[in-house]
Amino acid sequence: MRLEAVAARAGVSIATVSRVLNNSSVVNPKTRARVLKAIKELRYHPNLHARTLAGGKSKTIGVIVSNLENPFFFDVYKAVEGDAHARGYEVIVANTDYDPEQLFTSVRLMLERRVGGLAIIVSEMQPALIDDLSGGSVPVVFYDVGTPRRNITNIRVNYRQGIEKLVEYLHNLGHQKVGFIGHHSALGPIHERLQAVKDVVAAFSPQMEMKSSANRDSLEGGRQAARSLLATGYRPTAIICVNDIMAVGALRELRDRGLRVPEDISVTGFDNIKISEFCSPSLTTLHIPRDQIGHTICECLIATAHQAAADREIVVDPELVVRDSTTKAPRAQ
Amino acid sequence: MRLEAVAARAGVSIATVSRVLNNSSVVNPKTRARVLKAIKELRYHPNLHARTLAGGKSKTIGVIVSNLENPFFFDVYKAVEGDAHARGYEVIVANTDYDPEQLFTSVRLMLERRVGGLAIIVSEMQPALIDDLSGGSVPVVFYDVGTPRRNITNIRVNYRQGIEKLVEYLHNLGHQKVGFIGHHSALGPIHERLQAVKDVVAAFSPQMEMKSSANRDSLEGGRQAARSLLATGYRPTAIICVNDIMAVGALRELRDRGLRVPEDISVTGFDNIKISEFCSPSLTTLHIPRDQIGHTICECLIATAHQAAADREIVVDPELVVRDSTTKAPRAQ
DNA sequence: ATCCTCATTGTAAGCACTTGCAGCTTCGAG
DNA sequence: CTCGAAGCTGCAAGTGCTTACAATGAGGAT
Repeated sequence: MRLEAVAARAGVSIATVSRVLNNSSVVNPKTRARVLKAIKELRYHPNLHARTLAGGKSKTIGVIVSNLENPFFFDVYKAVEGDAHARGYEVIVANTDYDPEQLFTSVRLMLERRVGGLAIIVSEMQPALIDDLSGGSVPVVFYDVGTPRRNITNIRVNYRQGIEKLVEYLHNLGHQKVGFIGHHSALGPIHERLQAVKDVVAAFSPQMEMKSSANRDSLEGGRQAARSLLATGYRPTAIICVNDIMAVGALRELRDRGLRVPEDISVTGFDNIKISEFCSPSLTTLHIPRDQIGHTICECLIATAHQAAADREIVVDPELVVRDSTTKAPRAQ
Repeated sequence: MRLEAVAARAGVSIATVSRVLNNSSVVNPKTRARVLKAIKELRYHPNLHARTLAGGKSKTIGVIVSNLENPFFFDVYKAVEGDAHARGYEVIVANTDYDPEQLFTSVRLMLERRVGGLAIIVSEMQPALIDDLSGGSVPVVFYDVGTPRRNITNIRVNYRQGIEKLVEYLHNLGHQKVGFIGHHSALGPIHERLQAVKDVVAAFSPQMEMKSSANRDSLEGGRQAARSLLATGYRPTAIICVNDIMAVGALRELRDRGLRVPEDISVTGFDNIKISEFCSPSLTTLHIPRDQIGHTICECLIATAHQAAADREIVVDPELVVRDSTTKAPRAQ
């Protein structure tokens, strides 16, 4: 009943008010001015729910991530948002905290909100979800889920390639015993990262030893993982971390144990988030272009909304960034 | 027309389907089962917009923050979300990036979404906004905005008290020349922090010298601020930073200049975010209880939605956390 | 003066649900 | 056997807005 109030005050019909609100069809400048004035005076705010219901369109896209607190996910989200805004779209985010249950809930919520597109950037992906969404009417972009489907685009990071660069780099520095720190996650990219590291290590340098440890994706988790890795008595000369956050946590544990990085032990991260440049020592890491990913997502979601759904796959290449946390393997071990 | 499809398939009226969806009034168990089955088979997702429009309720609260990337804001948001979910509410976040323009836009969007409550946790607060919102129908909680109003609750951090603890602590360590690193922000809490520091320094130890520098609220901003502070030739024995993020940035700049922290120069932060425990050296900082703030916000917003709006003020006390980034002032300067 | 055109504005039919009110059954009590 | 009370379910009136279609009015052309 509110549009009605504006209409009454401006002495026009609600249709006209709606027209100035939407800038659809032409309205006489004088009338428009009167309406605008009434809107201002009444502090009128159109009801978004009524609008999308009546209009049928949504102009908002949803982004679901595992952990917004991890700058990697945050950067992707921001990149999407930036692009979306530029195109007149809004974006809403949801966090799953790596909980598959929460992932389902978030997807349901997004669908109920009738988003025009949905980006799912999580490590705890459920195959069932993919099937579900594949049949739906909303264009979806997944990050690292495996295979594209009808209505679904997949963005894949070429871990193998990145990890090859990393392992080669470490090998050339003389590292023969490495550790891997990952985080819990049922399936998906993280798992893939570990597998890739194992494969590459095996393929590249058969005599390289490797052990791994996992924990929560957080600073604290990284510290714990480092602690349990070393608690086994294993003494690697380099530790490869699944991402920068955990690497920073690991750095802390090493420092507390009196181990110097990189003199006694080298550490590498993954993602190249901001903090990796600011921590001490700064981290050698693999850069993943979040901007590019964000742009791609937006492109797929908004373009796809208009055209036919393209079930394609887009590959992104990581790049090695060398900083202060790595150096030659120490002689005596 | 979708509810209709479910109704048809289950052989009932849409009213009945709606009832099982909402769990309102009693529905015959057998009927309910049939409806549920139809819903599942059809992969039906109720249209949130239609629901809130028809139902009139919203069950979602909005949170607007300056910079979600800063863990301080993020933690508050998470605390609100946790509480809200427990009460069956959803929450949507918006980021302003410290842009007043963006703040207005975000508020408008939240209002259009007809949130049941709104929490505004920003440093770039605009007085006009407060007046606007004060007249409205949505309960609002501000963080550090100044005075509570009708329909508006204000949460205030007792900066003065916290800063007194900090300055006294530094004074006892013999620091007589301090620096302050802040970030740009038109008004509000940050400004208040600087003013508080100035006042307290003046009141507490008149012979203490102080200079300040400001930049963006980010790691990089902290580094830049430290750089320009020192570029003037000023050589403080301690630097007080407006928050932990900037402090970590400053640490980096000091390290690059060959200054040892805390031997050559002490550094303090504010907020006590996670990274302050993990950076090197770990940060002495003032802890602000984000959990408590989040709970309070939720309490006000959801409770207020039912009762009359309470225009009260809630005060939160910071607490000094001493870590490794501070020590006695060096003798020779 | 008459008719046609185009710019503006109003009318009303949805959009996908919720919900008060009324109607239909079914039962147990009287 | 009759009647009222429950327990269920359907009807239909909103909810606030968009938009195709119709209506109105002012000019300009003829």
